[in-house]
Amino acid sequence: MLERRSLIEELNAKGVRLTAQRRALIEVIQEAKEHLDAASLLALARQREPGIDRATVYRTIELLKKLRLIDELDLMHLEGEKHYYEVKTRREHLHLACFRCGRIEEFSTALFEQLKDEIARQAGFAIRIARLEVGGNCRACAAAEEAGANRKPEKALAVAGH
Amino acid sequence: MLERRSLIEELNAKGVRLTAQRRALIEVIQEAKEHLDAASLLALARQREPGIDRATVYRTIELLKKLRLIDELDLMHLEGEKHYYEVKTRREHLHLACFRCGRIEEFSTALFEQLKDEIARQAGFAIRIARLEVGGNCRACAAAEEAGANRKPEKALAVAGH
DNA sequence: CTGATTGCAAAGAATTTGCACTGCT
DNA sequence: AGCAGTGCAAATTCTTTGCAATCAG
Repeated sequence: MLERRSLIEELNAKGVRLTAQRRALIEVIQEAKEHLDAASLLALARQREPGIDRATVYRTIELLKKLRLIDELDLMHLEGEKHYYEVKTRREHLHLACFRCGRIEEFSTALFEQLKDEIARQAGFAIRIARLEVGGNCRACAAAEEAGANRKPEKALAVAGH
Repeated sequence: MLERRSLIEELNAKGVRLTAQRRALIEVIQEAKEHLDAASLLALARQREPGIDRATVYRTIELLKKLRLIDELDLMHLEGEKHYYEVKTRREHLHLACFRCGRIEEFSTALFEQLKDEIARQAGFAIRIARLEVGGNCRACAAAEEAGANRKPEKALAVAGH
């Protein structure tokens, strides 16, 4: 399921009207090095297309989701309840969110595909989106926690937050 | 993860203060037949404890999440952006949300455990929460869609093309 | 041309917070 | 008795919507 074509070409092919605003947003999302939320998307798009409004950002996100060109992520809601977006081109992967340092790690494995196959086969479910998000402590933070754990009094409620 | 004890006992054991409000909320969440969001939780809890406020609902949800007694779900945000909650007692399972009929199906498989093991091992990630949510068409709706061609309104989609 | 798309401003949904009071343990 | 827990109302955060103006095809 690889998409060689850029999102712009993809949209053209689907006969979607291309405005300057959409072009700006698409470029931003395509060139992004990290996962962007709607506000960041807006800020970056404004550098290219100053007048662009947040309503347009949300409407465009909706459009791209429906066309299945981008995926929406929660990333364990490490901060607030916003959503993050990524182009659907890279190899299918899942996200590991560290509650301690906040870093997002991507992870790929054939098991994920196998799991989806099993769901489709056993439940007869036609999967359109499968989102697996994991929260916990990354390798470094797990080690750090381990070290500090000996000194810390056990606090049932010390948590996840950030 | 075996929890034979009720949430109430669990909380007592952890030395958490038990108020009438918490008791009401816990009973509601424990007896729920379907996944409840904060608003439903509030409505149901009020039947037992009329004065209860929504702030208390959210604070209690937060508490139970931190104690790892409940899980928070998005259920593909089939309607709005609210969250749903379920007690962590049942066998670990994932959720299949049908975009067409809105039904939520639960699914269990050893592959999910294997996948988590692989993540823990290969990435050295200490998993605290692993949430897998799937969206698509359930067996019945997939069949119906197949038969009825494309004349059905969908719950979350349907774009361009025509 | 003409309907799809936009900006704007305002509304909406879901959740959180500050503060004084209440009630568990 | 003391302090965690609560209700209330207001605030915040994120997202959506109505409508008139604009622009792509």
